Amino acid sequence: MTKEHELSQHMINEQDASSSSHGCPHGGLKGLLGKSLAKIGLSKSEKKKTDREEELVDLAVSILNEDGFGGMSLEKLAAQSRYSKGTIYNHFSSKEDCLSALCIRAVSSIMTFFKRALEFKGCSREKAVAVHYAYQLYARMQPTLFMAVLSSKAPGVREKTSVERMHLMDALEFEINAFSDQMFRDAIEDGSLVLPAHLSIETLSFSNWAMSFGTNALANNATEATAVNRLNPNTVLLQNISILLDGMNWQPLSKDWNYQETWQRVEDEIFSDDIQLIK
Amino acid sequence: MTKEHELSQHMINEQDASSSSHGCPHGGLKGLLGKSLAKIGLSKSEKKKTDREEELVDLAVSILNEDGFGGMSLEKLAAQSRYSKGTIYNHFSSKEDCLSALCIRAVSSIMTFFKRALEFKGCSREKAVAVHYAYQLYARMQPTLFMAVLSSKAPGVREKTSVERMHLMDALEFEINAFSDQMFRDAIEDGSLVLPAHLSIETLSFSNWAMSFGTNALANNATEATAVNRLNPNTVLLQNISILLDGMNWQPLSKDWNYQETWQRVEDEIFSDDIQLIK
DNA sequence: GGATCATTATGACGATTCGTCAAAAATGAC
DNA sequence: GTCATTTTTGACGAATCGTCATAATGATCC
Repeated sequence: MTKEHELSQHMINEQDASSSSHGCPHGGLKGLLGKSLAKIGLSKSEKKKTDREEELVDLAVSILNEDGFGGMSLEKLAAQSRYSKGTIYNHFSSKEDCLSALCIRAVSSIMTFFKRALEFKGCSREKAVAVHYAYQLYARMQPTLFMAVLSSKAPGVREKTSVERMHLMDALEFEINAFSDQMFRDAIEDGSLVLPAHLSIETLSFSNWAMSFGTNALANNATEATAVNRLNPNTVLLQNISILLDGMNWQPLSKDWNYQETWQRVEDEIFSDDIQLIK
Repeated sequence: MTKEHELSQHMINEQDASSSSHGCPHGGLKGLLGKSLAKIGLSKSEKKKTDREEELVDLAVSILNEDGFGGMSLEKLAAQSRYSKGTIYNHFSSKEDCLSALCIRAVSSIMTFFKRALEFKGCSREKAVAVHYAYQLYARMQPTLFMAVLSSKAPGVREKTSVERMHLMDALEFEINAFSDQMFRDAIEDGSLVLPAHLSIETLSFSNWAMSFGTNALANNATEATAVNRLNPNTVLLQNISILLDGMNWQPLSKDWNYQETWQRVEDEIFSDDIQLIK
């Protein structure tokens, strides 16, 4: 519990480079708007609306982290923001729509993490390990948002989400899929992975995703009685992934390479800043 | 203690008879109770309460399936049952407590499925495949309940769950873990699996669970845009599991054995009745 | 049977949230 | 400054939450 609180505190700060530009700009912007944006044209009010939407999502994230899933309400969001309920409902057609917005925020952040992970210098399987590290890191930094991605796909939520937001979500998901597929395509290209008989790239890509998701989801929800906490939470994902990638015969196999060291290097070389935040 | 045992037993048994025993029994029961239970002693009111709790969980399940997750309310449960709100709150201390009760029902059913699967005649890895089949079958038959198990572990839910129910849930989870571990212990015993270096039974057992959970969770929430529906939903779990178990070097490897056939045999020989129900 | 006490069931209640909408305020065009 | 359009507001009705005083039921003893 306390652990989670600590986490959520940091997360809000961490959330995005984009959100860091929040508190201040509104005063200054008003002055600028008349001059600079008038030239650009109609986008003045559009820009204003987008800014506010970000502000609201930021706030919603903090409410979600503090009051948990059921505690989030647009009523509360309105009360804590500078706007009234009507305005809130101008942005989010429903509570579920707002949840979807949070989900989009989450997936975007994950995508950013993934791209950073890909910059790790190493062989293709090491890069894959780096991406898993990124996924796990995000799951630890934003446990609630991480799970929100899943719940936002429940039928009840999807039905009440605005069509535009759904398109946006679908596009993001498509992007993540493409990213994952590409990892495997690269590995096949450089010869370290040979497509097993009867299996497609899509299958490998999905199994890879499923393992990572399942491990993180269960590890996040670990309780005293759970199987998870018999294990070392810091290494469990790497172990699971190693078994899986070995099963694909992705070279070098875990018996021939110290991926534990790779894991550590990813942490040190790519995500050291974020790790500091958690502690 | 005894109360808990009674409860879990009832749930497991009840699940099979399920909703078929619904409309009629209560008129008859009242007549019997006075005679048969008076002899047993004090348990009369206890029995009555347990029966009603089952009735209520049944009803809650049907509401959950119909109105989805957010649509479930104790208010609605009261309205649709023969009891008033106060009585409902006598059984469930909160909405979350009721959700936990549903979760317990779900896990009990899953455990029953697992035990049935274990009766499949085959080598140890085939039995593991059978258990995964059972898990996937349950996820397909009860998608909402399947996901409810996860959501019931969210901190916000756990906090509002009565302690007795939490104990019951923890015990069930422990049982499932033990079951899973035993599968791997058996495989090691019969020589088809050799514990890989640096890995424990717990690790293997958990990775196995994580893969199955992740695959089912993602497959259940599959949407048009998801990676999942590029794949065949009927075989995707088997494929994922095959890669993983190959990675453990669990004999016979998938290249040396037609597990697709095993999968089909499990369906035909163990779960043909349930498959009929789905169609 | 009837009186007394304990347990359980009931639904009214205040608080909170949902989503809507007519009226007020702000903005922009001329 | 005036008028038209857009945005913001908060009051509103409906639904749900969880509580609690009161009513109903049942057990026990005479």
